[in-house]
Amino acid sequence: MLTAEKTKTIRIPVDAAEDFDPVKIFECGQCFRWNADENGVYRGIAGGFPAKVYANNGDFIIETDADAEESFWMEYFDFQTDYEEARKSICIDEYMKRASDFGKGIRILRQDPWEALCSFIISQCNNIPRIKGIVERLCLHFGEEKEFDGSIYRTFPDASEIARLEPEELAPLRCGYRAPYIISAARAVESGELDLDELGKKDYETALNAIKSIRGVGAKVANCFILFGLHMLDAFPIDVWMKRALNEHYGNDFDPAVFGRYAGLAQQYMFYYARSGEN
DNA sequence: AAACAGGCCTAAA
DNA sequence: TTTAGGCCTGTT
Repeated sequence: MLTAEKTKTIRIPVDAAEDFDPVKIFECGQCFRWNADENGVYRGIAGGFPAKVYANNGDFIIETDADAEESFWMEYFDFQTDYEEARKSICIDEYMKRASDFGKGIRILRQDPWEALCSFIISQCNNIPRIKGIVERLCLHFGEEKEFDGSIYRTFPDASEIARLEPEELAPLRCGYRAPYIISAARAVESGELDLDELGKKDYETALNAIKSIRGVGAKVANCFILFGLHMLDAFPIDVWMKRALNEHYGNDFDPAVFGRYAGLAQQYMFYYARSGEN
């Protein structure tokens, strides 16, 4: 098997990537398909391209399928955004300085909109290990096989694939009452009733209202979709962890607008910080 | 054993 | 407009 001929290597020099920490990026709760092995090498798949991500002599290496353009991965890891500037803009107080210092290295991935929508529908009232399990079973049953580096990866199934199914056919996922939500979202996308790429070009309010029309998508899931799937960095999902943190530090009358256009990033730092138990 | 987990929906005030 | 209870499944 000539796997060597089918891979491409992208090097991210550490000095050009101060705000790039794979551990934080993949473990901060924004994505569900990257997993580290015992050596700290992350394996995952995005946009249908399998990849390995790991540190190497201070730099970072993205080893990926030969068909993947370097520009795809640069976009996926959001190298257009200046995270140093973004961090400065959200440090409105000592608490946010601590949180963003602790989370430095997080980047908001440019995930596929459908994958993000579907994943965060699954996330409701679930913990991360279970979310990951359900997503992996979804890909195992309905995704497409890709071979890379001597092992099989599976793509996240298209909405068109899921739209064909009945809720009972998702039984092997063991996702419970979320099954009909997944199907109805897939059908809305497949029918064209919901054009996720178009939504990304609209303003936040429009996107919010459109996505909340899907059964099973409330305020929290909608904001996760807008932040992680549409990459609108001002979207501010509030879950139970965020509720606690906000209450503790900003009281009841909190408005995410105080963080400006990078509010969503502020949210991610706060979330990551709160969950770490460091504060 | 019963409660709870990275919500949402519906019914009812 | 806010609140309570139910919902699949899994873990503590």
